Formats: sequence, C-alpha cells, structure tokens
Amino acid sequence: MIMPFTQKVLQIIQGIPEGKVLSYGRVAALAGNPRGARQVSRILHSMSGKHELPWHRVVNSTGKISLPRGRGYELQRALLESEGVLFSPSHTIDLSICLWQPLDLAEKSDEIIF
DNA sequence: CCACTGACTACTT
DNA sequence: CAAGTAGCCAGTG
Repeated sequence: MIMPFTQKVLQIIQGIPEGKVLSYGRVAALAGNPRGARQVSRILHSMSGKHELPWHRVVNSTGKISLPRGRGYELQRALLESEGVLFSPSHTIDLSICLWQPLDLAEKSDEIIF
C-alpha cells in the first residue's frame, strides 16, 4: 500500500483537534519528512478545497499566519478565534498553549495532576 | 528527466 | 525585530 507524503500529511491535519494548531514543519515531521514544510503548504493549496481540511489550524513555526492580508489571513484568524485560539497583540498565536502535541496528556492520564 | 515553484525553517547580518 | 540567505523536497508541465 502506498502512502505518499501528501496523503499522510492530509491524515495528520485532519487529526488536529479544535483549538489546537500545528506548524508546517511539525506536520511534515509527523508525516515522516522533517524537511517537508514547504510541501505541506503546497498540499494545503491544492487539497484544502477538495477535502475537508482544517487548513486554518496550520501556521508557521513562529506562530504567525503565513497568508497575506486579504488572501485568507483574516479568514484563518477568524476561524481560529472561533475555536478558542487566542492571538497576541502582535498577531501571533501562543504556541506554548495552542500547539498540538500528539502525546499530550494521553499517557499521563493514569495520574491526576490536580 | 529537468526546471521551476512554494501558506517553510533555521541561521546570520 | 527586520531583512537576507541557504537548504529543503514533492508536485507540475
């Protein structure tokens, strides 16, 4: 069975939960190609419309939206904010809070941290 | 197969 | 922090 980089990227992006984001580089790394950040962006370009991709949950590594104003920036920001993602005064997302980590608390849940 | 492109990233000025 | 540079690699024609 073939699993092109592209397909894997799509799977990963579809797995991002609400209120969380991933950087292009992160997605690429999870897809098995730490250097494939640019491919991720290209994929989003061609597939975001045909697949139901939460493309808005993908930002660049600095926590900023890569899209230029008037070309999707405002839309992406609006979608993220509607999911509870907070933006800093400088149009950046606080990745230390919103960056999705597949490990997350899933494995630690056997002990309550409270 | 080759050349070009891109919603990137890390590093250096 | 902004701007420039180099590396990166899959899709497209």
